[in-house]
Amino acid sequence: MAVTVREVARDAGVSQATAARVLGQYGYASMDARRRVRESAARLGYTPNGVARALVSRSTNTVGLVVGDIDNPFFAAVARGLSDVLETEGYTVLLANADEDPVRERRAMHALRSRRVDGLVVVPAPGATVDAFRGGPPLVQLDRAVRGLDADAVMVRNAAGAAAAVHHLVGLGHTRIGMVSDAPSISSSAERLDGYRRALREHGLFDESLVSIGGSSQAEGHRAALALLGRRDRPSAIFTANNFMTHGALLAARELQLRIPADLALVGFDDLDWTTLIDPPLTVVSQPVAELGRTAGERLLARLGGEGGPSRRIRLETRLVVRGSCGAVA
Amino acid sequence: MAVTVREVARDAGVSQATAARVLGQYGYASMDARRRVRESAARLGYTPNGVARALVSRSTNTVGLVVGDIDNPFFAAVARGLSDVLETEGYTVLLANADEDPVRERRAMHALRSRRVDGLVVVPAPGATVDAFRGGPPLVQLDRAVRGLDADAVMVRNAAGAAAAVHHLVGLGHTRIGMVSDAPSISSSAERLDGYRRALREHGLFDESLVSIGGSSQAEGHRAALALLGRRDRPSAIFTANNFMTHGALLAARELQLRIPADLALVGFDDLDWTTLIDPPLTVVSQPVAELGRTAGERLLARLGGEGGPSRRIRLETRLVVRGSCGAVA
DNA sequence: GCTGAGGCTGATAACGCTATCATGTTGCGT
DNA sequence: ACGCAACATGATAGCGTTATCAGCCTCAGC
Repeated sequence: MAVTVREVARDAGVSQATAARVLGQYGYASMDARRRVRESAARLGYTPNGVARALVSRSTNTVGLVVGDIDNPFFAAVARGLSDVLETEGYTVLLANADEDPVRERRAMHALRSRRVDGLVVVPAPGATVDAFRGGPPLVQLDRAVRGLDADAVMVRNAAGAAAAVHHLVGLGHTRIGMVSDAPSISSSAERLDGYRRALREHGLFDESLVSIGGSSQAEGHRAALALLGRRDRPSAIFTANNFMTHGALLAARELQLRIPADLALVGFDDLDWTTLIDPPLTVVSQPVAELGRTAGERLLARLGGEGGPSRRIRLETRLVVRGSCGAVA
Repeated sequence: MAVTVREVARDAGVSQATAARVLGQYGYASMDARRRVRESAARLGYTPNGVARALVSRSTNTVGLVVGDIDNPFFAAVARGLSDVLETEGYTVLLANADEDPVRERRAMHALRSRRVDGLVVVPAPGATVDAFRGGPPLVQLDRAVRGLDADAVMVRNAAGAAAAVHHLVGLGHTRIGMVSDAPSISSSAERLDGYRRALREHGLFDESLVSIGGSSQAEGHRAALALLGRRDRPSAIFTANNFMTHGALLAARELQLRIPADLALVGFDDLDWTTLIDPPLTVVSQPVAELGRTAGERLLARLGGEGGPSRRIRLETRLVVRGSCGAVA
């Protein structure tokens, strides 16, 4: 593992410079030298030291990914899409969990930057501020955008997706539609909340008291859903803003013995493996998770390739997938 | 971002060596020099270049993780446990997906090794051979062990877990118990298969024709389950060997309109978020996924800390969680 | 006043690579 | 025979750290 160009050179009977030229494919080298160096390299099991190479080439071929928690299926899918795109270009992903905490996020950013990643893809933590991301390698924001941060961002049409969910429920005759939201300090949550509010206002059905705010965990979703559904005047339908909220709401509904969709219609945001496995299957606003990651990867590759110009915001489409939980289907 | 010790030194009016001593906390430096260097470093926003540091210190404070697919909740949980342990010690995780393919796994190993990770945690792909892992930094195998590879391994008691599932089903009166297994070229799958076989033999109930082998995907699990459950003489109960097989079997049962547990009792291996969300909730052999990752991290840290001695195999306990799908509970 | 021990500093050598430059060495045309 | 390309090769200068070493200054001790 510790075999260097110098050792290969000595073994092949040439100078370090010649061996380097052969292995690095540049400059001149006689056929004979080429053969001997290649042979020695193979026999000794030479593997170029990426660290040394990175030092001189000023590029580590590594990109950092900062997510809340890789154990969250949404982030896992995003990570997968991202690394698929990057790996084909020779990049490797350095992973960091920020636990939706700005402090841990800063630490993560520091760790990645000091390792001199060539680029960064970040799902900003709630409450993150611009200065945590300024000055560094090219950065792409994913799923959320930090206020005032001039960097590419890849997101879905959150407001439109939420509105689609609301319109669908209204179309089914619901007039009291609640929402279980994640913290509005997360831009995607704020947008979904906004889309929900606006859509209800269009129908003249908005009632702020039907909004329950949770945090980024299943337990929080559960708590927020219980608060909303435990009331006597509970809504007849709810829109849950992400998979934690959806999961929590399902647990709450079960505890309160609310039948879905008879007692409570439900539309969630973000599709998951198990949404077709439960009864009734969930109606959801599906977002292209893997593509979100892939697109972020492509955006980053473009910047790494030297693309200049103003920062871009890319919005991917969501899709309303109607199943049983909204009451539209038997 | 490109500020170096040299620049800090110039700014502070001292030599590079002195600035390095101050920032690196070694050797002598006058109070005055200390103050000036620290001040300059802060003002210029100096961040030590980890690449250069790694080159001389021969340690990147980075460990590689090779999994089949980070999008698989099992691997995601493992990754989370691992990075939790490693991050507190200042390590960062380089992630690589091998897609359960030995060729891609080799590529991943190469990418990680050339980046000079200090250690590796690997979930070996089916069909992986020793030579893919020999010679390199300390390595810990996770979930599976490669035949003939002398390296630490952290796994669960697969055979015992499978046997527990079987005994439970036998105890409920089942005499025809099938199994939907993943490829036996995966050691953990082979062990589960083995535990299943042995347990049934103990009861004199073993019938090889009730074993259906799939591959590492939900589609494969589905196919294998259909093959087994589509037969006229289908088993009255099945044991599914991992979450893909479980998911596939549930889909197959639904297609064949088999009620669970009335027509088909089911016990799966590995617990998941949604196992309590479906109806009936799933009875599973639960494995401590996050702890698997944490334990691997601790093992690796021990080796990185210089621990010698023969390679260790660590087996974590599984736990049979009885819910509704086996028919034991209403 | 001279010596030696600290305190403090700058110069300098790695780490393993990329890439250029100067120095040869051929072979060909004239 | 001479010159000039093109081919080959070794020496060498970084990249930004860590870490040692020699040298200088200051001051206590005799």
